Amino acid sequence: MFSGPGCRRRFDLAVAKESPPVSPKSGVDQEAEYRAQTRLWLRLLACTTLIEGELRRRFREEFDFTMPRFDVLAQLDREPSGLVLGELPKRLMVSAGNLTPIVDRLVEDGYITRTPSNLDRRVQIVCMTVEGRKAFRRMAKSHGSWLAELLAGFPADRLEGLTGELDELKGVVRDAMQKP
Amino acid sequence: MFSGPGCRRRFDLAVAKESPPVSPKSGVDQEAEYRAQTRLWLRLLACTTLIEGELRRRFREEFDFTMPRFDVLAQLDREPSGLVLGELPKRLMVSAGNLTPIVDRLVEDGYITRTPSNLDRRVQIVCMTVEGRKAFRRMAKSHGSWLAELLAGFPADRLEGLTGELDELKGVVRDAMQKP
DNA sequence: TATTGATACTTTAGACTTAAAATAAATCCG
DNA sequence: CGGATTTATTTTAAGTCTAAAGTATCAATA
Repeated sequence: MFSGPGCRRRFDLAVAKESPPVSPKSGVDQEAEYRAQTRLWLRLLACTTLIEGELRRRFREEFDFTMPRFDVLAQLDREPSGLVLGELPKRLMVSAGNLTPIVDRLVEDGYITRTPSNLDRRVQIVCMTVEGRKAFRRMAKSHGSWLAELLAGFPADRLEGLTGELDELKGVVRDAMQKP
Repeated sequence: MFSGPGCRRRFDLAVAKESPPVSPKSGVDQEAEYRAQTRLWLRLLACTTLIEGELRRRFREEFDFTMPRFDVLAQLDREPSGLVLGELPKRLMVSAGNLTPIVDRLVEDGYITRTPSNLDRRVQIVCMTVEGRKAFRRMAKSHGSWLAELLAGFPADRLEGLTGELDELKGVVRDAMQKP
């Protein structure tokens, strides 16, 4: 019927009070934990949505560029000898099909090159051009200062602590997804 | 040329080592803070991307439903008397134009109703139907248990602390965006 | 009352996403 | 060697998403 894939959702904010899930733990404790988990997820999403939206807006206004395009360049910037195309979807956590038109466009615009491998004609190597690298550096500088501006109010001595917690969270979620 | 709006991007992962931004603070300290801020942002994005992707996948598989649709229902579920349409984009942090087709389809599918206000014919009131409410409750239950499953490995006694930090972060970013 | 301006939505154009199907090239194996 | 399977990428279909322009409708006022 409807559904289908797509989206990328910057949505889902504020689900709040749902009924508690059927669960193993006793009663009240589990319900409280459940609510705490939901709140965490909603905060996480709200923070990301907020920052991402602002960064995207500035990318567009200042450079007439998009974040996905920037992200591809960011990956290639640290690979002077280029990258196998198939590496990109993994690193950027997006689907492969998604990348095709983005890479197409970056090639068209002269930021990167795409050359088939001699050893395996299925494989393609993407590599940043000199101009691409120049453009990327310019944008990365701004990207960094925008981020610094947005996060300036957060105590510097707690940045690492929070990052560590999120790292742990990421690991926990990844493990949970691996299991079944 | 290109750019344009759109996306919603779940991208931007791993920017890592850029050159430091020109900034007021001294040298080394600022550079370190800058890197810490970037790392925080990338972790935030990675966590959100990971969880969101999994939730979306399950919504699709289990209910043939999408998160944006679910989010609209979630908002309406707590407003028994309905909601002014214009409230939705604000609460969900999305653009108004985006909501039009989503609401259209929810109406079409019988989950919600949309009725023009008698007092002001520009305004529309959206309200969940009985069936919509039933469907939402069922999905919300699963949504909650999926989240619980994904976050189960994170210590329960630190959930609130992390949520609080993210709350603070959100406030900081919002303030920074307000200023100029 | 007729103009002006502000609101509340909708439409349009352009980009990004994903899942699933399709293509093409390489590898395995009988 | 030749068919079957795997792997790398592209294509397709369906949905978000945003910004900007367009359409009503209301409100204020000259």
